[in-house]
Amino acid sequence: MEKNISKVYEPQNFEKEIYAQWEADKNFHTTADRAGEPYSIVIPPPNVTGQLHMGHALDETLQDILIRYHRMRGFNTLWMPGCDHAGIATQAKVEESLRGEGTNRYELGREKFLERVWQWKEKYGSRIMYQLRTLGASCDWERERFTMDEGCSAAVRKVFISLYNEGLIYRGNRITNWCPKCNTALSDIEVEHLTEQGHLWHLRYKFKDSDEFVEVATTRPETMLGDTGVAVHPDDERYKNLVGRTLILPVVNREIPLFADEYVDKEFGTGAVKVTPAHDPNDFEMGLRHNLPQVKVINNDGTMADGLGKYSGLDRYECRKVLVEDLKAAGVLVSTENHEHAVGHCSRCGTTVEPLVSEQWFVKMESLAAPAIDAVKTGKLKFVPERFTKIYINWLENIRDWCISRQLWWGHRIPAWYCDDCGEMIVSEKNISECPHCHGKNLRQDEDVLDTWFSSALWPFSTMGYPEDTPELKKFYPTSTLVTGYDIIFFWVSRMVMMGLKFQGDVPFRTVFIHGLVRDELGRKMSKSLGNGIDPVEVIDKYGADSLRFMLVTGNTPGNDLRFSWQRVESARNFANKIWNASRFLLMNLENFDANFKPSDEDLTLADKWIISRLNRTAKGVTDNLNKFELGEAARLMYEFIWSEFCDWYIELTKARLYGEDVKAKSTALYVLNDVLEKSLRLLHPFMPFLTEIIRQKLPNVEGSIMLADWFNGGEVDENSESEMNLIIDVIKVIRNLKSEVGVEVRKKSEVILKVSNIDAEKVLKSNLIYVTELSAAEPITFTEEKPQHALAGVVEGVEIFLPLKGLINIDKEVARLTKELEKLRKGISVTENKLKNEKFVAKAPAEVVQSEREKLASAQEKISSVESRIEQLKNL
RNA sequence: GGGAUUAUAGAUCAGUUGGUUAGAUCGUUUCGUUGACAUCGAAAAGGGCACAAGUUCGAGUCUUGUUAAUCCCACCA
Repeated sequence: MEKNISKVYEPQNFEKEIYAQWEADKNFHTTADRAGEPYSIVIPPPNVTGQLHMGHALDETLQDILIRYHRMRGFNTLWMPGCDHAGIATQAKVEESLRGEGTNRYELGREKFLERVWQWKEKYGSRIMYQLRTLGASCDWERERFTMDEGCSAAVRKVFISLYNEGLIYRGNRITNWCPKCNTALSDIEVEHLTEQGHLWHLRYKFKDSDEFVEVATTRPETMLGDTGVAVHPDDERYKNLVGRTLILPVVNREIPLFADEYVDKEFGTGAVKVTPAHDPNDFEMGLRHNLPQVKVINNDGTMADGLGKYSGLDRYECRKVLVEDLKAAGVLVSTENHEHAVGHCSRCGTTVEPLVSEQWFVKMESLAAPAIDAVKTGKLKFVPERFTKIYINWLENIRDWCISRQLWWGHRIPAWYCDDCGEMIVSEKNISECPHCHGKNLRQDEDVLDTWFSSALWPFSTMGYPEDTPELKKFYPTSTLVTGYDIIFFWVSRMVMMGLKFQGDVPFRTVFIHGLVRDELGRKMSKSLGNGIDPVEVIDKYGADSLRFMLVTGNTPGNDLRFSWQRVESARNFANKIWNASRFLLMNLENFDANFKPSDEDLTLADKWIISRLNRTAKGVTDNLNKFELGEAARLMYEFIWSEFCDWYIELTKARLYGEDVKAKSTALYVLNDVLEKSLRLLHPFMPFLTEIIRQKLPNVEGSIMLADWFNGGEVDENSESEMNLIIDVIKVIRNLKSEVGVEVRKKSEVILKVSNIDAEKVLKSNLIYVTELSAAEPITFTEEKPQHALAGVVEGVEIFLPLKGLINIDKEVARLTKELEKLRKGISVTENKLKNEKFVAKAPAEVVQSEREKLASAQEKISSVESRIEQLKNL
């Protein structure tokens, strides 16, 4: 490989190549056979519906950071990749494409249709996996799984059968949420409740045997066709005497009872509720309690049922319009008022959900939820950030049975058969062709498939070989961390926990690391309908995967949403470019470097010791933050260290040695430059894998991929060198500052006079004067006991700095400038002064805090008096 | 109806366990291009952390309340 690198950072030129290198050696990704403590993550399987979106990019980046970090630390890492078959979503996509061809799934038939979906899956599944590689995801590609592959399907069957045999799965004719457009049942959490402006229609239902009537209020007048009763509260005085009498349902002229039920709210509407057991969940319950018939008046496709005269066949909303007119004309409708209420919509297509009675399969949740609650309460499972614990527990504590059957074709078919000969239902793990009861051959398998989330719930162990007892399960279950968005805590996280506990006897993961949504630049959710989605692949093409990753991880805290920003992508790219060029600088200077050279401690200069100490401190901070899942903070520390310390200061500080004649000094500088850069690359690798890999491979004495290099935990911090170097840096800054304030170019050589009042400071300065000269063009530098008169003045702790600039000094202006400076200093210490004046503070605050405040005050006071005396001096000129 | 989150420079956001003069990025102003980098360097202006009360020697950080925005949950027709 070439030793030098191009002048411009162009990630497009090497990211693909680097990934190919990694993939060629499978050990880079698959470290599952390594020794060491296991660390595993299962990917939240992206839907095979299409392509990776920005949310995936975030999710995958966070996982890759954790995996790469742990891999470097020597963990036995496993990152399980794969896709989800995504029942409704994928089926809808394929149906859409069929529509484009002028056909539909019914014309094709089930078998042919499924073939089409599998073709789709092959195409898009591999595309998604390709996109993951583009992002740099170091998944274990040999283990890639799919929720409908053989193993996962076997797991689904096994789990279904055991839950069924235990009585936790049952089939029932119950009211469920139905989407007329998707033409399938939905679970409760697939229904989104949106507040809508509607009406409350007041209707009069006449008694059978008198001209009296009861007034009911409804938001859905069309359902009155299916009314089989009217309910009032048992304690409602208005109706007490009327309960038990018979009413005549208008339009249909059906006799229906007026009855009492606790459910009714006396305060709402008229206190009397029309009851439609077939089309309202509450009415359904009341219907069961009072033995009311269920009259289905709305079909599965949202049209009105047969037998309703002119209303039959109308769409439910069309019917509403017509019926309201008719009721008005008949004098049944007495009033209409505006009414705001929550209406359920299909989370997939947005259609208003219709509660319908149908035969569906359910999972009894209560006994499954209890251990899942317990796992969190006892700390077996932790959420990061913690606040999601409450949301999770609250949901589980109020859980309702889970409707798992879907009237779709794409998915795991329910393993139940109906015998047309004897009428028995057989639930079986293996496919059957003969009825075990009557030996009849007329068996029909249940047409329905399972909710997608049923198989997703098993993902952490189905991907590891369940129902077989595999080494993977032993080693990697429970997985270490689950990384996912807060939007699927109910859909996925909680169900995995329940199933994991049930079928593996342990939680599926120790920690759930929750992140937020990626929003667009205006803070809106990225969505297809808004067309504001940004394709991560586009960002990668333009700026490189490292930049995208860095942008996604910085400025973001666990659990919070984050805004996509091109500016921040650019700033990440600039950072990458900075590293690139710093490396290029080193490589250029490294040409005649003796790779075997190793400096002794005495060879190290103050700058060397300083940067090594800063690196050690940074490494510790990065490691701590990664362990706490504060990935953004860890990335920020690297950004600051590399840019503001290594590049801005250290590289500049080495230049005198690099361009000088002293070979040993030069070698020492190169050695430290190289060492610090190499360690920094390792620390940065989880965040920017490509850049760090390609650069590190060009450094001397480096073997193998950075992926498998040891993590750098950081060494000793050298407080002394840090504070000494800080003094130098402060002096340089003051000189630059003074020059800048009078409009003198920083690089223009100027005389500088130092008056040092502190003997240690003097020592430090005198032995490191070269740095000041180099970085502030201060030449010559002289030391003095007397303050020079015609000079700008500045001060740092223990040192007064004078910049004699003939002709450029305007005494009045300088006095004004210093006065301003003085005010600033005074303002700065007033807080400290007050603190120390406060007896309680001195008495109660920790001694070290008091001590540091005292030191702060002393040093500030020293600065103040030096500025004061300078002002006096100038005034007396 | 219940719950959560957010409110910090012109914009977008960090600020972990309460303790130096509250930070970054972008933008703005001034200066600077012959040797790592204009995808750059030097310098500067700009906020006192939504509001109020409280706890504390000390609060952006903890407590309570208020306001605003966003989101989740919820079977009042």
